[in-house]
Amino acid sequence: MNSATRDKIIRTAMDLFWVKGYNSTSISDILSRTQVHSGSLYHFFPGKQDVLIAVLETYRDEIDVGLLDHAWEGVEDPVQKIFALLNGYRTHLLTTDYQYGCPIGSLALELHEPDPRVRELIDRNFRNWVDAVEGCLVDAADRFPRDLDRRALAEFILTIMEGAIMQARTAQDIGLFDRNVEVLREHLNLLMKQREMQDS
Amino acid sequence: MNSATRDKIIRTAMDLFWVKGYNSTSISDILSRTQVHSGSLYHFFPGKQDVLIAVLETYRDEIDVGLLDHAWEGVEDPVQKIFALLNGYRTHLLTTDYQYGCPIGSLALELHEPDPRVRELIDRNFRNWVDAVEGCLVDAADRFPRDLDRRALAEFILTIMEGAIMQARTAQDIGLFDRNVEVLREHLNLLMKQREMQDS
DNA sequence: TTTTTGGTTGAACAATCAATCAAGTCGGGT
DNA sequence: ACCCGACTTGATTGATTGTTCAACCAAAAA
Repeated sequence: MNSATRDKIIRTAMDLFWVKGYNSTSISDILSRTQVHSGSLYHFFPGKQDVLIAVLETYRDEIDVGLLDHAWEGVEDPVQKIFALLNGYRTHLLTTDYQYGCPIGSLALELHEPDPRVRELIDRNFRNWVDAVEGCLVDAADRFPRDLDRRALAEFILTIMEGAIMQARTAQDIGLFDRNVEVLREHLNLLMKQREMQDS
Repeated sequence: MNSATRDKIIRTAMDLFWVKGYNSTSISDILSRTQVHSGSLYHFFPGKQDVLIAVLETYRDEIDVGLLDHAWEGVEDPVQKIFALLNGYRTHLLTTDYQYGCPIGSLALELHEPDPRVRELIDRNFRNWVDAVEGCLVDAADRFPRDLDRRALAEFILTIMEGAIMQARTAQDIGLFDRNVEVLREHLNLLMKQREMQDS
């Protein structure tokens, strides 16, 4: 089932879907970038949508090595891990002149009537991301209010990331990203103060 | 410059771009829905992108009558106005089976390399929305900390709206929207408590 | 050696896309 | 009556889209 060609197609599609979006990426875009011919592509994938599915499956399977490990390198504190993760997206925005946002979020809003398999894969990718952040919150449970809804807060942090990217990219102004993160930081500070009051 | 035909095209395009997105909406989609012929459309608009520009200009010019007036009907309290606005999007999600999210946000993430005029119009729409929320925060200034960055908080609330819609639509679960709003509500409550401490 | 399997090549296809344009309609102004 | 400009009609264009397919290749299996 695996092959170098198949993998090359997926890697290229990951990048093209990220920068140009799904609809604006044509099969011939993928073919010319990979130096693969159409017959080969259709030997591995029944159609364009199946390339998208393979891309989303790759994101799903590689969230650790492709995202978290890199963002959390040298960061131990679970709360700082959250901001390190956000900072990874910030760096992407800056180093690519606001071209690379969140690949999953872009697809989520671009595909309006997605195939159920596609919708579920996007959802799965979101949930994996939320799981990771929720893990950080669990690790820092002793610093937050005892009755905190950690799941809801983790979903909230995904929201901040997506919304901050959307606004910073549209305005082409990293200040929008930074201010969003700053408000989140203030919220977490308030929660931690609450816990201190509980403890005393 | 105005005409019934031109207006019919814009209204139809607003709806189609909202539901299907820009790239997935073809000129012939617009033509068949409006019963207008291609020559007429191209008499008013140099190209497809100019239809998009007219749509974004309409959103920009009609934010009051098209959005705020309706959402704030019978709501006086400025803080409640914020949640009434969010609740409008929630209702849209529910009554359209998660088909209608935020028309501007969808376009913002779908168009990856937009024409500068398009990018600026999307930005202008976001800023108008933020202005409206910032106005609420100004009206409720006596309930929030004196040194609150109201602009940043208004941008933050736009982020919540966009991210909550994105997640709820993807999961097809209104709980994601509600939990996001609930965390925001908790944050505003904490801020208001801060102010009470300042006053006492 | 022959067959099979997994993969490649690249021309070709039908459909759809945004856009064009010459011809026509119609009402108001002169 | 005449013209003019605004608008409409709808066939047509050329480019691009996703997809198909028969021929081809190489290496392993029989």
